[in-house]
Amino acid sequence: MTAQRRVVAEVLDGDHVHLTADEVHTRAVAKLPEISRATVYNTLGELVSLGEVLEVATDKRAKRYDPNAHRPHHHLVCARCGAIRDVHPSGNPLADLPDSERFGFTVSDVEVTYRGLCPDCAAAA
Amino acid sequence: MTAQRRVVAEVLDGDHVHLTADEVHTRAVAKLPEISRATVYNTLGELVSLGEVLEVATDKRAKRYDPNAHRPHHHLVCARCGAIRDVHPSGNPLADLPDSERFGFTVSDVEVTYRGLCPDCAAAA
DNA sequence: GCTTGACTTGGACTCGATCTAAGTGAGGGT
DNA sequence: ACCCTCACTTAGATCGAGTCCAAGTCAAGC
Repeated sequence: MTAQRRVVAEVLDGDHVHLTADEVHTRAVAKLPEISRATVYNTLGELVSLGEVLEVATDKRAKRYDPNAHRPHHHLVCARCGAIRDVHPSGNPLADLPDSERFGFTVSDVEVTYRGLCPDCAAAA
Repeated sequence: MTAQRRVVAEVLDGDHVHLTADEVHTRAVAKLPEISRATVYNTLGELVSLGEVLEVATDKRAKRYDPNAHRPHHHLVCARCGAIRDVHPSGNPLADLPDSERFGFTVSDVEVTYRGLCPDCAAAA
């Protein structure tokens, strides 16, 4: 546990936090000016393989990192401004995939992304 | 409708077709050697805005283009080899998101990606 | 036969992400 | 104490996907 890793972990703390690697780097630099982008990427990669942080790809631009890895959840994304909220749908979408639609796959996981407009963007439209 | 656009449309034809822009370009070149990458991107972009083709981002690498735009469907992806199948879950995942989990958003769309192992990769594992 | 305008081309460029080679520093062994 | 080692970090190069732009092409209309 080095100072750099602690800083990255600190930046990724809280609910509904979904920062890009670059945003993580910017905030980490504020706390530890000499930290490099490569280290941020390395550390994020380790946190992901440790299962402490999830990668989410809600837009096709930069990946985002979600510290809320311990409670399964899905994402609600504003199509206009990109705001992201964690959501917990009722029911289990995995159960909605009938055997006839599994093509022999061993299905182990499901990702759901809801898209729409956040209240602010809906008001502006 | 130019020769270039016809070629791109021809390449994107069939079920369970999910090519990257680069694969589309490679196949288009086989039919029309002088077609440029920019034109492939332009044409794919137009097909997407016309609603004839869907962009899917099942991995965080290149976008893929799915000509099966007219019947709503979701995707089943092999975590090991990247194979993609179109699937049609029972039920409507949109209905599974209670109002209390919508945070005032106007939710209009939902994307579901199932992940697992395809029969071949499961056998190899 | 010219002009116009839409389409195409190729190359430069952007951006996110990864890789590499060199630098740093804390422990461990002697 | 001293040095060795090895993991970690750094800066910058590189990569890959995608976009941009200036110049080129070509067909339709005047």
